[in-house]
Amino acid sequence: MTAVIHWFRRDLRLHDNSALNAALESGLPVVPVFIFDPAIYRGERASASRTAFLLAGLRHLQSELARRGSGLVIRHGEPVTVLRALMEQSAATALYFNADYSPYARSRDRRVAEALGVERVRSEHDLLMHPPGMVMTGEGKPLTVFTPFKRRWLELPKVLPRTAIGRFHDLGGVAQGVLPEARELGPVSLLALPAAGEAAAMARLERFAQTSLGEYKERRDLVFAQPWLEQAESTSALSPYLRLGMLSIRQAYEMAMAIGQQAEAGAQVRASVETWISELVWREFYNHILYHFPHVLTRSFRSEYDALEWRHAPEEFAAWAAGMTGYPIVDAAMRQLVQTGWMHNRARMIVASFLTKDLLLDWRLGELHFMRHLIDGDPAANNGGWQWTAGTGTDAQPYFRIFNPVSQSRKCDPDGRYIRHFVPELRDVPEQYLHAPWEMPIPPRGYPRPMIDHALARERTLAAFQAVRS
DNA sequence: TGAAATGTTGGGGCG
DNA sequence: ACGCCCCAACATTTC
Repeated sequence: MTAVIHWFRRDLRLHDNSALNAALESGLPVVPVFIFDPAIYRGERASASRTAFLLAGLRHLQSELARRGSGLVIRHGEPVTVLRALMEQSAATALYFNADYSPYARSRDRRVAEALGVERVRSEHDLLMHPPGMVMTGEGKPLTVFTPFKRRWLELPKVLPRTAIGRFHDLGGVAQGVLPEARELGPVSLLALPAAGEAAAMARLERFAQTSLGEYKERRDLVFAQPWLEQAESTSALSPYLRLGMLSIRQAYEMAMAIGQQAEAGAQVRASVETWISELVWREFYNHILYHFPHVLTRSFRSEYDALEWRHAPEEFAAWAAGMTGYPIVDAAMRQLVQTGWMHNRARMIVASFLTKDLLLDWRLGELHFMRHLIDGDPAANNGGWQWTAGTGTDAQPYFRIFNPVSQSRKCDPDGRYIRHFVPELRDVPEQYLHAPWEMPIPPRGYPRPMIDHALARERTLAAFQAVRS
């Protein structure tokens, strides 16, 4: 009796899974496998929070597989070694997986294919609507500016979600292995994780589509409006699910289009759907950028910005990371990151601007800190976002575009709900002072004074960038 | 997917 | 009634 293996990586779902579909359609029983690769979950960019969310997702996958009469094979170790042994034990004739485009994943998958024989390995596109190489200029070059990329992306024919019928292996002769406990993989300090798994992901998508997508364009910058605070959300909060493939990009796209095309959808709803789809395109854009320009992981996209003289100030970085800068909106967001493993996208821009433009500290420090805490931490999107804010990236914001933490706070957290929740020292500060408590006649005790004057910091950063440009 | 500085306009207070 | 000034509101330019 022969079989095929489906190797789950960041595609933890049974519905609309390209490689799993192909494996099921081979007609042979499918052996589902997940491998804990120490290079990932013990690496310096690992996050115990993200691993905890992964574990919860694997538990859900196990129960979904159990309903289909199968288990999930769990292994620990270097994938080449593990897979070689598993192919033999399960008498598998082929290995299926979905392509992953980060430099580490590509080199790992190349080694796997060489070790097992390329003819036995089937890699499918799944993570993105349009894989790298599919969105190019007329001359066949990568598009490095977002708007032309988006225009081309929108023109391409879209793929719809599809779930195959087939059967899983009963795993009779294969040892399944057990999931590790979260604490074995590192200290987890999160207050709570979002519900994991594809059912939870689909429930979140449906809720967002029904209640918030139609007002997305107008409300997306409201940082207090998020499920973590039990508020009607302004953004979808789907990033953790997309990160681990508990939801596919095709499912998200199809749902949004369905809302935009409803007969009763007005101009506001259609504009909101378009704006939200743009966010999905940003995710694709940065995955393509990382694929075509892998040097962005360690250096500026534009080499001229490698000459920037970032300051060295470990104690200032520590204050930022701990949420003790003295700017309430920055501190609320940084504390949310550590406590929940997630941060509103607008808040990410505010704190990233503060680190790179106010403190003039290297974006790589912030990028690593984010990777160590975000449950949605994705190398491509995280890197793209940081380089965008730092002004060193492909389609970066101009160097002179510097966020004012006070005006951003007034705009994105108008009544201070977000600040009061995450910075309890300021809970009793009146609304008029909440965004700039140092202006109070008697500033609140137990909360730091601003670690830097924004106006001075702005001038310093403009000068530093001018120096590099000339 | 900014913010600050600078320029322009027009209403209203006032002599 | 008129001119002058102030300044809010908006527009444009600059970083």
